[in-house]
This record gives sequence, structure tokens and C-alpha cells, in this order.
Amino acid sequence: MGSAMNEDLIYEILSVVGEIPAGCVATYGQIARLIGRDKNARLVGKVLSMAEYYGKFPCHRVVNHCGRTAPGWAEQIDLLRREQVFPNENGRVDLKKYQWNHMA
DNA sequence: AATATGACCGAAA
DNA sequence: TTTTCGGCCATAT
Repeated sequence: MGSAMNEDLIYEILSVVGEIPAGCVATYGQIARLIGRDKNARLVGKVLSMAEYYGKFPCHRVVNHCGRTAPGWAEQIDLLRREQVFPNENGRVDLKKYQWNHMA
């Protein structure tokens, strides 16, 4: 049987993650908003922490609202660099520059 | 049942 | 400008 968490919600989140184009990043809150749950950013993080279990998604393109990458996942930086997304010295992604604008 | 924690956010002070 | 604080949902203790 499935997990305790609502799987429809999980796939709703992961399908949005799958639409983030290479060379861009999205924030947890942005994804939450795109699925009509603007206050549920933490849930997005929770789902992404076990995303591998559900399939292959570009989770490395998700950062927090400060542009900070996920703790304990150093490889995320390398994956972003391969897509021409370069963090500053502080290890943060410049959201002004790289944040996915799905309206564009 | 109650409290604390987490890949978080945004408004208010 | 920065700092503080409440909110939201699922899990762990």
C-alpha cells in the first residue's frame, strides 16, 4: 500500500518540480503556491526529501526563499553548475537572476 | 496528549 | 534596514 501521506499531493508537487527548466531554480514556497497551497512550503520540502523514492525529478533546482541549497546535499551545487547556475561565494543562488518565472 | 523538529515563508515590528 | 514571530503540515519523541 501507499505511504501515510497523500500520494496525489506528492505527485502534484513532483509534477511541478518536473517542469522547472534547466538553468532555473524554484523555491519551496513558489511550488506551494503553484499547487494552491501557499502556506505549505514545509510540506514541499518534506516531499522532496523523499522524492527519490517516487522517481527521478530535478530536485536540485529547488532552493529556499533565500537561495540557499539543501543542507547535507553538497552535490546539488555541482548539478546546478552543470546547468550554468552559479552560486555566489556564500553558496547562495541569486534568485533575481535564476528564479523560474513560469509566467514568462 | 503534548512538545519539538524540519530540504520553509512572509508579514509585522 | 534587520530582527522577530506566527503559521502550516507531517513526523518523531
